[in-house]
Amino acid sequence: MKTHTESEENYIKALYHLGGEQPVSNGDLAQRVGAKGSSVTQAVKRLGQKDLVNVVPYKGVQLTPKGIRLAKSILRKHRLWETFLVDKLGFGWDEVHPLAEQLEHIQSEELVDRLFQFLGSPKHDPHGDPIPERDGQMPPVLGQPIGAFTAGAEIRIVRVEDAGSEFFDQLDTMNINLGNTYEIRTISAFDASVELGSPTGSFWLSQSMCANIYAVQS
Amino acid sequence: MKTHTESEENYIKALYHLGGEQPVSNGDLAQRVGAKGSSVTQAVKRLGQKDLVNVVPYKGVQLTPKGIRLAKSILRKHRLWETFLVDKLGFGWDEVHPLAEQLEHIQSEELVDRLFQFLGSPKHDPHGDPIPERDGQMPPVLGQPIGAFTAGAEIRIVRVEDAGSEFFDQLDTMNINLGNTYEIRTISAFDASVELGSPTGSFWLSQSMCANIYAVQS
DNA sequence: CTTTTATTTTAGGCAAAGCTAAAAATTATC
DNA sequence: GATAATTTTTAGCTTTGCCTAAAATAAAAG
Repeated sequence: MKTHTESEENYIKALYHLGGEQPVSNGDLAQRVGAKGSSVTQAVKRLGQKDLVNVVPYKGVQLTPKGIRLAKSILRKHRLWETFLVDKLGFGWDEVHPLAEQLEHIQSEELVDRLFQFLGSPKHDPHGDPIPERDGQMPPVLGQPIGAFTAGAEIRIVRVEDAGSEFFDQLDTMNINLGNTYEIRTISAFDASVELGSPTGSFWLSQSMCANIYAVQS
Repeated sequence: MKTHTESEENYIKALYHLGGEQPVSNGDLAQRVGAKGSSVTQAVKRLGQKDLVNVVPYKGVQLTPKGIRLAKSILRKHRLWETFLVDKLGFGWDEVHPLAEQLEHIQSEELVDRLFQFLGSPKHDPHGDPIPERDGQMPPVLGQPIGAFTAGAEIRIVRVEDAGSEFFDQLDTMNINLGNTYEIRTISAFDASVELGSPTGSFWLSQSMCANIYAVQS
């Protein structure tokens, strides 16, 4: 089992995030990792030599199966650590991302396995995103955007998009958390905002909020 | 709050380990960090520019107050992570060192504080070594070597030296753990080995084992 | 189907961090 | 106190990983 630098792992992660198994352009990758195009050209050349990506000059970069395996293992670590930080240490879900970006580079299969167990073999992280299994399998991506339901439906929040800290702040001030259940009261035909009802009252969610909150019928 | 590279932190840690506040020779430092002398000369020059050490060429390197603060904060993280790994994840005390060496470089005051709380504000790590406080204060270094007691004493194991994996294996096979209590039955005048007694029987410990096991009267 | 614009790659630099081999300084020995 | 042995530093090279500026290629516009 080879070991990789943090920079390499960051490129792999970015590639997986941007394109999954599909090719990604130099520019997009540069933007994502926060480097200049020329640095990216070099970096992906190195990754190519390690058989983690296929590079077609001027065309794009694509993860190899080996690269995809690595990407998933990093994502697994990232999401397990986020779960740890929220569930065990009491961090807010808006605070954990930068910390998990450091922790995801810790190298130890054993540690990951034990952490996974310690956390109760979770399938989803504190945002509701699926945690890749040990073997690379992905648990289902949960829920549909709130706007996709019809008035009268009973729903349970199961996932939120990472739409920036202001979004998370808004969730916090509105006291919206994973697991909360609501009734869909109204869906505005004018601006696609939604009225949610709970035992304690009702409130309106803007279209942009709704687009980043996912739920299932309950 | 500035941020340091892992390499820098490793040098600081090594300096603290070898000399504490006292100066350390280039050679000793090189040995400890596993680099050549020439690399060390460069490295300490960099550290000097950051005001973490004072360098007197050909004479030695010494931590500054700032360097000592950093060293203690790294040690604090190291020992807290070791505690986490043993207490929460069930690692053996012989396995945790290399992992903690990775985890100790994670940068976040908040994380350290929360981890500390989560672990129940421990004063000592799984080996019984003191965990530096937030403000740099050091809890007491516990116990005396087993050979320092007199026959008849009731003792409790409170600390073990990190004397390599074979030592830890031996502790494991003899089922010796922190917190265990014994009676000192005999101290050999011939080879300084010691006979310990417990409710379930008695056994002998070699002089070298004793030298690395620390206890208090109980 | 050229020309302009945008993207990507090359070329050349820089800093961190390691190395080896040679020079300089210190310490030990006679 | 002069010489030998050890330690430390300098000098010069390597790799990773980033940068800027210039050249090359691809895409868009006329």
